[in-house]
Amino acid sequence: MQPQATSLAALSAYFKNDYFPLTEKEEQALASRFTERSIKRRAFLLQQDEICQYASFVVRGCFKLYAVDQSGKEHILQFAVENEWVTDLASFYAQKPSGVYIEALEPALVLQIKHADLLDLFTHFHKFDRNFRILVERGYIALQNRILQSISANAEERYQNFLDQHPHLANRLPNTQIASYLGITPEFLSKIRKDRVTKV
Amino acid sequence: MQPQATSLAALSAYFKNDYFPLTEKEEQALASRFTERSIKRRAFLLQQDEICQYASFVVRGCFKLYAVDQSGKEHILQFAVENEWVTDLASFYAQKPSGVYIEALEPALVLQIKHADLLDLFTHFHKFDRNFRILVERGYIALQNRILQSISANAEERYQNFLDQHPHLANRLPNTQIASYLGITPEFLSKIRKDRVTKV
DNA sequence: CTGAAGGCTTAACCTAGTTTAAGACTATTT
DNA sequence: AAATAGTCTTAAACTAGGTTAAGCCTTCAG
Repeated sequence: MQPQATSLAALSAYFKNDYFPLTEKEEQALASRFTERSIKRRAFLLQQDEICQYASFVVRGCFKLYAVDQSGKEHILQFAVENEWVTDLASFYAQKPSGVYIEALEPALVLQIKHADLLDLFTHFHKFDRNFRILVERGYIALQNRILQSISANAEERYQNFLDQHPHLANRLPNTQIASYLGITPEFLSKIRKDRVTKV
Repeated sequence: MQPQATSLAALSAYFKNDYFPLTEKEEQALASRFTERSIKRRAFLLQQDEICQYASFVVRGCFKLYAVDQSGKEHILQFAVENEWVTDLASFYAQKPSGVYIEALEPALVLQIKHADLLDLFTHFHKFDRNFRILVERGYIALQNRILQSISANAEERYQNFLDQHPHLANRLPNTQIASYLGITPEFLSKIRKDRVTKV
């Protein structure tokens, strides 16, 4: 669907606030290449074994990106809310089948761009190469911190850290989803929460 | 030190094989901005609380990038061998104190570029913006796989996976270092290795 | 040649986190 | 309004992996 002006404004503002701001020409280039899509709760942006066709910018709502292991358990790698991107980079850039799911946790609205159109944008507008380099750099740094956490902190410390770094998400998401993100069972998260209360 | 021709040739070949190959002009731009440095075994490229001044390309040797937790334990986030980069991106890009160490596991030779010189390279030669975007994308994908592993696989599976993905490293590194990378104790790795032998 | 320092293994004991199961509570659907 | 499906908690039994400690091998500096 043709994107609404308000959605595009959100994307422009995003670049303006956090990256090299776009010229009018560059904004027009966005407008002609992004499409808008509204997603129902529990609908999928991507399912395992599909090729990730779109990079998606979240205008409204909330998504989880997760993998399912042999025993059928979900493992959440990333949440994405307003003004964040949610894409399986491995599948998107190589255009090969994905190993993950991207699912809406709330009714959502996204702006999407196809892989070929993004490459086209990179080719014609130097600034996008640069802005996306920085964007991925920041993602890389965030991931590295997450690995460090998962290796060196116990469950309670990881939970505390999650609360510190994503206070808004802690209220917005059910504990089952947070537990999956932290790599523990909901039952054990429940115990941690209980122990914290009686401790403090 | 002024880089040797052979080191620069390794860096050029690296871009040629895996990225958009460089023109002669771009290669010259590298030559004037990279410096060569040889590192003794157990010497540090970076220590905690220092600012990561250089992005380092490994010409020869092997490094570990690790963090130390409150109880003094090392947690290895990354190994880097020939034709790989080793840099604390968080510290390097933000030019703020690092939370990690980078230490040589073998006598090593690296090519280094300062943050300002790299930005300069990005500004004057579009191709570096692009090549480094792709480089970080690939690093991002590798990290995401690692997180997935650490969340959803048990120690034995992680070890098997390490052997599959880094067969050369498995012979090159002591098991203590591999254990630290896998997030387990050397004793437990020893047990896994024993169980695998008797199992097969 | 010798001693010190790593590195690898084994084994007994310990603990963080899982599993299973059950009950209460809250949303969503019909 | 009832039915259904998800959510949160508690608790007992269990398991993956950690800790401590000891013994043996190799390497390398003096």
